[in-house]
Amino acid sequence: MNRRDSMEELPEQERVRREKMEELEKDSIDPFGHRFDRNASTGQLRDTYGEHTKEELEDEDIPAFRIAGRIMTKRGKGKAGFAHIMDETGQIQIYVRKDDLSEEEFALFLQADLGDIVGVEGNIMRTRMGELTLRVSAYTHLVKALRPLPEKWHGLKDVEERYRRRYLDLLTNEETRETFLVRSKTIGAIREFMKDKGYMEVETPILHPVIGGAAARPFKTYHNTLEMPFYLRIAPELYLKRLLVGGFEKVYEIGRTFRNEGISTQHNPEFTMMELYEAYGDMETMMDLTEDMFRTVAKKVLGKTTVEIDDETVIDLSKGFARAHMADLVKDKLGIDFRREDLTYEEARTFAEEKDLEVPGHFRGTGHILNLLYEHFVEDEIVQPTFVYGHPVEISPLARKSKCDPRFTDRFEIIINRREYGNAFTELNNPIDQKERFEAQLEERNLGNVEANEMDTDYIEALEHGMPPAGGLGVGIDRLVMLLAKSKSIRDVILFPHMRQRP
RNA sequence: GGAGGAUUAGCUUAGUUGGCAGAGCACCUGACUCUUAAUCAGGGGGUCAUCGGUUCGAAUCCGAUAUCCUCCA
Repeated sequence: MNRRDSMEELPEQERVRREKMEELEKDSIDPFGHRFDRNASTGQLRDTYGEHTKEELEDEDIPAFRIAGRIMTKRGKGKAGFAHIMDETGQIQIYVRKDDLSEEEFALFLQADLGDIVGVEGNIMRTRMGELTLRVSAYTHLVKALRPLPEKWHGLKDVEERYRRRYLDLLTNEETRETFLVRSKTIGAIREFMKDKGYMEVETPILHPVIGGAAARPFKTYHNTLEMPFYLRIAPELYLKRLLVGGFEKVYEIGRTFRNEGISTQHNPEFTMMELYEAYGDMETMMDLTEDMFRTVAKKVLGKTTVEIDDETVIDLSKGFARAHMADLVKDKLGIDFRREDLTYEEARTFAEEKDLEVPGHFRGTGHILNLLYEHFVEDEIVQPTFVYGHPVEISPLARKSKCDPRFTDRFEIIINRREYGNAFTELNNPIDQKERFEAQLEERNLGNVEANEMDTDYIEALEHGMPPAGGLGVGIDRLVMLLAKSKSIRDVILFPHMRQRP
């Protein structure tokens, strides 16, 4: 198929734009041009001259400015015209007059389409209607857009297209740009906070030979030269704690983590999490740190410590977060006391089944049932920031047992607006106990729990060298961004969320 | 995995009871040197997601498939 044949199959608008591209080439203008040295951004012009009056801007001492950007609107007026040029900082109007430009330059402007990228030089002015405008004295074509932009008024609305072609979403929807600005600021604020607290940022492997550190199904991959399978990490935990053994005392990592599970408004197969570990700390150290971090980050990103989710819900991060034992919450809600010494597994299971809950085959302890009841009946009702602590040992293979009752651990989850944002505990540093926990996990795996940890003998060996007592915390960064950006779906805070390949 | 919903031009969308597929933006031609969702006059652009069925006749009714969204496990 030659070029002309393929041209004829294109939609009219794309054909026209390709013809314009060829016109540019004929005039020796590169349709996909080169470097353009700017001396201002549209944002700088607004910041500097946004308050100036029409008369003040007529001052001849104000220099000419060179800006570049994409044409977003265009209004021809015969021998003159207006357009809005968008760069990263926003838009500004340009005013193009035939008698200010060479014939070639003005022809270029007339031929320009929405979406083209141009560079212009001119003087700042205010129009009769009062809009800050650059009156163009030099016009350069930079890049021809071969496809039209989405609708200028409504932008790109189709949800699927917004995710698949995020660049168009960013180009036409201001809220999308805002969301990802919030994301960037959030991660920046966290790093700043961690630095202030004396933590060191580290990077540990993403390819793991053994699965562990969380309850999740992994992605599998293969290294050719080593001739061995790897998992994409489901958590960096076990490597970070090796660093405590190695003598680093306050470490954290922010990075991509992968879980081979369902996709939903709360789950993307790859997501960003932060984990931190502090030697000589414990669960309560982590509670204080979590509170401090969430409050500090919100303040820095939003300028305040409240988040208005909707008309009825305002999350308040300024007050001390509530702290409640999981068993107490379940007892208050359902009447069953999991702290009772004589509570049997049979009794607990029957209780859950009477509540119409399905009890999986790998459940063996009352703790499994407690967690099931908690997740099903309690978690959904917690709105204001709350540390739910005392998770049962069965579901906490890496957390230290509580001194007062070894059926529970010194572990908490931070719940805000019915969702888990973080998970922390006093780290288990007893290698003997840790080995038993891994063995219990293997047993669960044999009973059908595909999310169970594997035995990590290398990690046990590290613990045998002595890991200082420590507190550790993991925070879901995407969810934190969702909270601060008030996004309902995780896909709205991930630039390119995973989707099925288009047929 | 289950339930419900969506899919019409590049984009945003209307389409009644089954009876010629419409509009706005964008695009093309013409007019217009302070417009701003520019305006005015004219024009082009559709495999109504795909496949099959019912029917004299299907964007519309039925079935399957695909993709996305929401909720549930």
